[in-house]
Amino acid sequence: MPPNGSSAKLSLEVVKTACSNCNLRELCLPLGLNDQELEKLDEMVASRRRLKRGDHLYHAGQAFDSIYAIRSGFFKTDVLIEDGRDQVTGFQMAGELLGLDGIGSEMHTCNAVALENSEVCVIPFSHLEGLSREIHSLQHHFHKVMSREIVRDHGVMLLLGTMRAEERLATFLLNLSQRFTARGFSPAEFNLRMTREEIGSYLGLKLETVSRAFSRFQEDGLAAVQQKHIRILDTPGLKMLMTHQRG
Amino acid sequence: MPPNGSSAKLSLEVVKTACSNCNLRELCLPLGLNDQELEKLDEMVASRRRLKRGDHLYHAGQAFDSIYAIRSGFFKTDVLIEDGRDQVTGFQMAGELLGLDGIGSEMHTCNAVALENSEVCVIPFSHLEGLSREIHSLQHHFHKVMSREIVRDHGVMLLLGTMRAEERLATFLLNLSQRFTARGFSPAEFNLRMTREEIGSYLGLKLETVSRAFSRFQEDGLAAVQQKHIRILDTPGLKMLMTHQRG
DNA sequence: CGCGCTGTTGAAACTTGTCAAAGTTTGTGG
DNA sequence: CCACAAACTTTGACAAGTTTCAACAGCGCG
Repeated sequence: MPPNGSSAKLSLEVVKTACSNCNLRELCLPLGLNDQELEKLDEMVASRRRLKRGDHLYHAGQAFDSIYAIRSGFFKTDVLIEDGRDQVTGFQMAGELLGLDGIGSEMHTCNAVALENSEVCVIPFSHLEGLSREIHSLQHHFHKVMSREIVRDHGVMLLLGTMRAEERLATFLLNLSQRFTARGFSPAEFNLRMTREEIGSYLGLKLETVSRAFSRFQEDGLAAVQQKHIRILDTPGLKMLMTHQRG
Repeated sequence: MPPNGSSAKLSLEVVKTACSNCNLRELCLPLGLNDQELEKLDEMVASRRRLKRGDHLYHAGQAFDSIYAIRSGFFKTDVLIEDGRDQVTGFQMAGELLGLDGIGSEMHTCNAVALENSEVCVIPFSHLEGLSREIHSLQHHFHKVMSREIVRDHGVMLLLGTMRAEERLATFLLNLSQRFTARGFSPAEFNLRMTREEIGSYLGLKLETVSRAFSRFQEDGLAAVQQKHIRILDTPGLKMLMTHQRG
């Protein structure tokens, strides 16, 4: 069903995967565009790229020229520095954009890795800027997306700066749940695509601490945890934990 | 369209404070614009606003319609949540932009507070988007500024997620030093505008821990610390501390 | 079907937080 | 201009939370 490099029924494939037909358009760049504008956007999306689990979409240091919209799959981004430190800066799912970090220095500043087989739309950044000058709503929406990324990062800082291990993990699970819900999946039951170590890196914790926090949730009846399979049993309980008054 | 509300020597004031004459233009939005473009930018800057120490430039929750360029002074931004948690998300100085957080939700998502008497240029965001569609280099530069903010936030996540107290503080001091240098001030000697508690909030530490880390730097000959006055004595030493191999 | 990666659990060590007290600076009003 | 109060900073002792180290269990891939 999905597109690939094959030859024949090409136009059909194009239609199938164009923004105008993409079921993610309400989550992605096309949001708020009319039909005519959508057509222009379709032209802008230069190509698509498939990645297998473990593949890098881009590496830190690599020249920047495109941003990517996730069609399907799941990614992590991380920064790695010489001394061995490694911080996962985010997990991204369908409809979200990757590569915004590269605009500032014309070079990617983090690594983007597929955590499962995935497909992305390649959006040459100069095209996006060009089209932004024509389509006001695209321009504005793109600015909103960047701004929200900044706000999201502030939320992570709040988490890393002020929360304890279990509060962090509760926040993380609720955030995932909310994003799965927005994509039509179950709010309560899902499979984690990342390891305990990756969760820990994102949350500023060691993998053992993450594991212990999961066990604690299980004991307390907040969630059923079986390796990567999570079932949230008590959303209000997790919310209370997340916003726990300190002191 | 003219800047401040006063009447008489108005044009003189305009010249005095216009972007085209501002000595921060290489640090601020005007970067890379030619004279003609600069003139248009001058028109865009609707007004200026002076703030006394402790004044809020904006509050979380307040409607967003402008971003702000700092002409002089020093600010902090922070997010505050119901349960009492409070995270300083950044310290901003002359030439830097404030308010980018508000674009996404058309509402400010953090508080911006002047840490000393300050002055900002008010840039109505719709004007900026309009002018961005005319002036490519302004558009591109603005995108770079937003992207760099994202990259900066990733750096803070790395700090909060992986570094110990002294490493965090060393990173903080070196960052300040570098930014003061870019503004023509001494790289080695400066006054902190923020309290230990604010530094701690930014670095995810308690004020006592910050104070102890400063004392440690003093003992180790890395810096001379007298309350808010800092003199960096051993930059390489701080850098080594910052990038300390763990284990 | 076993080897390796991932996850769980325990005990000890370490870092940072908490609480408390005292010292210092700053700002204000007399 | 001094005195006093408030805000900020420093330091110590102890407690709490997280990491470290280690051992073992489970799942999945080749």
